[in-house]
Amino acid sequence: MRIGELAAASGHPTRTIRFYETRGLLPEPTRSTNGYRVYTDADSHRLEFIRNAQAAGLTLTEIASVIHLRDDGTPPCSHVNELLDAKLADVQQRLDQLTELRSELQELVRRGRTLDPEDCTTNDICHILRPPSRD
Amino acid sequence: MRIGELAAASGHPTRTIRFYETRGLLPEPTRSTNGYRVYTDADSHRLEFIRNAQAAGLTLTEIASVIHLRDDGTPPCSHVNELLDAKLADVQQRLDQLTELRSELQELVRRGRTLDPEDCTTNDICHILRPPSRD
DNA sequence: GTAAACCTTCCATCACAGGAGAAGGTCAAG
DNA sequence: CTTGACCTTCTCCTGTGATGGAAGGTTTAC
Repeated sequence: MRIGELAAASGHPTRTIRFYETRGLLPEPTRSTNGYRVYTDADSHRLEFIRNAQAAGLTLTEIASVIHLRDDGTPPCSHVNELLDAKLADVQQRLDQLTELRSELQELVRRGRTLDPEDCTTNDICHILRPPSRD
Repeated sequence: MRIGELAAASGHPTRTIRFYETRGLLPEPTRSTNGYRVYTDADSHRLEFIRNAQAAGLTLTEIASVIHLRDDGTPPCSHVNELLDAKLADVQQRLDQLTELRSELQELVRRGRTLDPEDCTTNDICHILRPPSRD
């Protein structure tokens, strides 16, 4: 299978496939006599795995660490569990931050509806934006 | 007021102040005879405004657009309201996405606790990670 | 008179996941 | 024999908000 076919089969652009190779996510493929990359179904599986892992919010670096364990003969499950735990904590923290930001924004939007632009002075730049209220 | 004093007064590093100037967030200051930047209280107010706007999640580019309106003599309030509305919608969308990602991660973490690493085969890379379940 | 603390400009770098374009080699069909 | 679809490597660019360093000029304190 050449890179174009793998691209069509996996839905990843050829550029991305080469990029993954440089990042250690795909092994260096064998080459045909003319230097073209030659792929197998294993590469197709890898690309699918990478997509699943990305959907779980893992970065390419983290995915590479999982793949490298597997390539070293170690089942990466416990490492994957750690990554997922950490990622979940991370997502929860971002959720908390975003929730707080949403409250802040809602307050500012309310504020913007009540204030009169006539009262907005030069020195303020705009009187709607104020320091965040810490509740 | 020189840049170091403005930095101390505002809490922004001098580098950041110069950076803001290049981004059009601060006007080009007057210069003393030796070429040093000379600032006034208005610049101090601007930096405070910028901090407030950043706390509301506005990007520097968006903040610049507000400041430029003000500099053109237009009260930027309605523009600020639009920005806040858009930002709120944006935050809400990210919240939704993150909430979905959290569910997905929770499911994967559960899955990881039930699966046996012994059953994790090479072809899968790791059998914990699967396509997202679309509920 | 010298050292510390300032100031100036310009250029490079970080994470993140690729995208864009150049310049050229290869292969099948018409 | 040429056109078009592939393929190769190379280097730079994107957005975000700064931050770091180099190389040099100035001012203040002692």
